[in-house]
Amino acid sequence: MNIDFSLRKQIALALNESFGADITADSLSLQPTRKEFTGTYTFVTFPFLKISKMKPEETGEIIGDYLKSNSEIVEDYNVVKGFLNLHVSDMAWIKAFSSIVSNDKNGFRPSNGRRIMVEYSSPNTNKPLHLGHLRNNFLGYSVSKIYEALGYDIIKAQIINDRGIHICKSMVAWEKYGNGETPETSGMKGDKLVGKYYVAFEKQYRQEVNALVDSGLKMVEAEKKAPIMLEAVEMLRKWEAKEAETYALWETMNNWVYKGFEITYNHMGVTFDKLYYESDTYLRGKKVVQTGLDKGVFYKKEDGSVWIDLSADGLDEKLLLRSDGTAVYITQDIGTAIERFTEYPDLEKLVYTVGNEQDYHFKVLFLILKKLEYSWADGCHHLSYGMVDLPTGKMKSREGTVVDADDLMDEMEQTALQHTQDLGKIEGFDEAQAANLYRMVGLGALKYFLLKVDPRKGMLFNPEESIQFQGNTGPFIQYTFARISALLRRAKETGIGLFMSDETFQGRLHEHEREVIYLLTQFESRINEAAGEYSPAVIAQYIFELAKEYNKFYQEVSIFGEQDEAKKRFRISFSYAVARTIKSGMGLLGIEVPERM
RNA sequence: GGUCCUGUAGCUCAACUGGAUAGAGCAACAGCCUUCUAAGCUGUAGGUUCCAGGUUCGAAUCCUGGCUGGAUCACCA
Repeated sequence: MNIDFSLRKQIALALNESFGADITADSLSLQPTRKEFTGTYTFVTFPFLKISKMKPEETGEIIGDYLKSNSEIVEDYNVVKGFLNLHVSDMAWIKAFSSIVSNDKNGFRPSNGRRIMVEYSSPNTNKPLHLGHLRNNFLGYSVSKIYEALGYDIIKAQIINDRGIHICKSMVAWEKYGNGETPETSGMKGDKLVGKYYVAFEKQYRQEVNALVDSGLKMVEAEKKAPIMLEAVEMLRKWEAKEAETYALWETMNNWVYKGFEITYNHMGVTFDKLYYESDTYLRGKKVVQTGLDKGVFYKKEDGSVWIDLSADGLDEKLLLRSDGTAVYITQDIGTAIERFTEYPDLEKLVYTVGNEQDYHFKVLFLILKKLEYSWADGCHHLSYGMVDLPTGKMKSREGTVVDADDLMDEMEQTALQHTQDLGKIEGFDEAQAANLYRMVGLGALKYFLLKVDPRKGMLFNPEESIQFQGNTGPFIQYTFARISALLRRAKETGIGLFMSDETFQGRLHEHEREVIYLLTQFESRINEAAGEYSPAVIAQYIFELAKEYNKFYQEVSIFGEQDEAKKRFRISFSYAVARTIKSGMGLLGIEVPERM
């Protein structure tokens, strides 16, 4: 039974019968009653005064009376001005609870056969993953899980920027200074090794640029003329010409990076269903340019370059094809979007998880697709997220202020280890179990920290103090789960059975029990909301509320000390439902929960 | 300069999409472990929701104009 919906239906009936209105349940909304008033749900009557032609108080009374005498759900009500506060009966709560606890898939919908592609990560192959990638990956992965919960079939995709000047820089530096170093000979992770040469390139490049500037060249000139840069550009030219030696080196170094990335992704707990490589796609999209010209959407300048004028839409003119006939980034993106919808004709949405620095780019991209009259253009969505900054400002690879993903995850686990040992909580754990716990807790803290904030907002990461283990944190929620797990183990040992859906017991529900059941009934709609906003933060917030409310119950109400057997069984089942919801909710964030901690 | 995003307690964030006296966590202070895991719970203190107008029964939320911080506007990716 869905309390929320039943109530809205009955309120609609009340409005229609009492005031001759013509209102559907879907058009009504209920909100939780504020703490300082009694009740669970509040119906705001202000908007309906025109229909009732009465004062707010009278309108509330009439609806309240109607509900009290016609609804099994409403036990009582009170009216404060235009607010009708409804008190739900314990019986209704227990009924709602029973239907939740008996459904192990509560909150999740069965497959709907519809398909969505979520793209995330999109790394460059010239350096290791960093904190920004963590936010990106956790967001993309979580949004995938959230849509999966709604029944969608998800393709998790990664586009790997494996070609271009950046990787050529690493290649040049490796050739010059590498002495044949490999991940095997150096013992370094492949991505770290390639990153090392990227840094080496930049260092040498800066020196050369400075020297040229000192000798009188302008900065812009110097940046183009530095000898090592000329080598990188030449390397790129050779690569595009598929010159064998260069191509082989490129493949070798990229493969080192992929092996490194694989380790990092495994550690992060993210996976992909589909890999796209820029080296396969970078020439795509040129064909579309002709289509656009034919349709009159694009136009050609005298020098042969192709543009689109978006000034009527408040944007600028955008280049699509250089005068030498080569494609630019957006052309490539148009091409790959078309390709993906061709490959998966039933694709309903294509979600790009990319930082907000590319807001403009995606706005232009989607607008162009629309102007080209692709019916699926409206299904494209930019999941834009704010940058993660450090107390010292922006992360800059050149200045070495980048927080490395591997290092950060390791540090988090170290901190988890420290906390656990300080608290003396791992009696009876063997080494592997302990290590697994540190991993869960450390990563849980990190993921929760990055996901609990509205994606759109930029965030500050202070390595010293940002990640806590108390309060609104991953470990707090994991701890709540572990506590409940302990209860359930004990219940099993002592042979306490589960509460049956047709059971009742003497006495009233505890207020925290009502509050928690209320939250349990909200799970599905919160998943919906999270999906609609592409915001795992909605889920994070929800689980936190649930865990917090349950902890209040746990603190105040005894379970095994309860004399009434039916009530004891209820509380065990109740705790089970909370644990299950925590587990599946955290699963939507990509966070695991331990049975003991 | 144009466009977009952002601004809420000392700090990090909420506020169910326009609803009641704006809520949590951290930090501070005061309490609660012979009883189910104290990574917990309770309480105190902390606010001109950046500013000024407007819209209406009602605004942190919507509109206008400023201000702060950020992003972006390349024949870069």
